[in-house]
Amino acid sequence: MSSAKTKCLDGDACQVRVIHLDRVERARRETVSEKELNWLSSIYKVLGDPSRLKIVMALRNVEMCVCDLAAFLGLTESAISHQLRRFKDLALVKSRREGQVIYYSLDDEHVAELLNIGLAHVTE
Amino acid sequence: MSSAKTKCLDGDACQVRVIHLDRVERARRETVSEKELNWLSSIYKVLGDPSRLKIVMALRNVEMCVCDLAAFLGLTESAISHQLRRFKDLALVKSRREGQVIYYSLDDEHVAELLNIGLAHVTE
DNA sequence: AGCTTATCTGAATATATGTTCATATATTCA
DNA sequence: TGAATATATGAACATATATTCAGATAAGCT
Repeated sequence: MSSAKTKCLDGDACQVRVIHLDRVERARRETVSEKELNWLSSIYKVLGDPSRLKIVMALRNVEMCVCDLAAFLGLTESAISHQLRRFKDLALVKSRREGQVIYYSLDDEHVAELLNIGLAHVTE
Repeated sequence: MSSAKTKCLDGDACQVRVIHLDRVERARRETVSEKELNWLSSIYKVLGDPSRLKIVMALRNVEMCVCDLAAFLGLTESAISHQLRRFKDLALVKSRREGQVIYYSLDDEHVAELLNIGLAHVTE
């Protein structure tokens, strides 16, 4: 309803088509910063892989070491280690050394929430 | 504590190292099916891209058409259309035709929840 | 019917990503 | 100290993916 005709947007060459300028401007006003957007998407992304999802799902209940996870997933210990590093880089998983063994566990309440909602989605 | 020594797991050649057999078996008992795991990870994955995340964030508030979103994101309308199809394939976004214009909006309560938790994470 | 607008589709491409292999580091035990 | 165990790291490769371009549909307007 806002604008019946196609309009232009403030741009370099003004070649962008817009139908609802008000909605675009509202979206621009209400959007989070580019930085937050990238961070947030990287959190979803790290959960968006079957292997990694299986890892955090397991860590939801017990802390586990690399070779346990490797046995559980049926993957190389190296592969697990690589993936665990991605989680640690995002501060979603923490580690605890006990002799030669390093135990991994969840380090973020939000992640657990995200997983719970996902599970609710899957199990209807 | 469960087992001090490295053990083998029931496998083809029994070459898998395991430290905590009980934890691995528990994880196997409590894991969701491979099918559900793939589906769930594909939902996280589709949110795990800055452009797509920006799209659904915008759709959280208003329904928008392709060219609005293209103007908002600064991307080609084709690119937006491609991404919207991914959302539709997962039934996370629905569309409504009104003449030539097709309006897109969220079609899944769980996704909105996932986004809210993500935002809570970002905004502390 | 033609013309314009809005969206979709498929091919192409450059880039990102998951896993493996070989090797390095760190800790324990003899 | 040296051997064995647990994990980490870097290179390499095969696959996946996001975007663009060119062309195809589909609806409204004259």
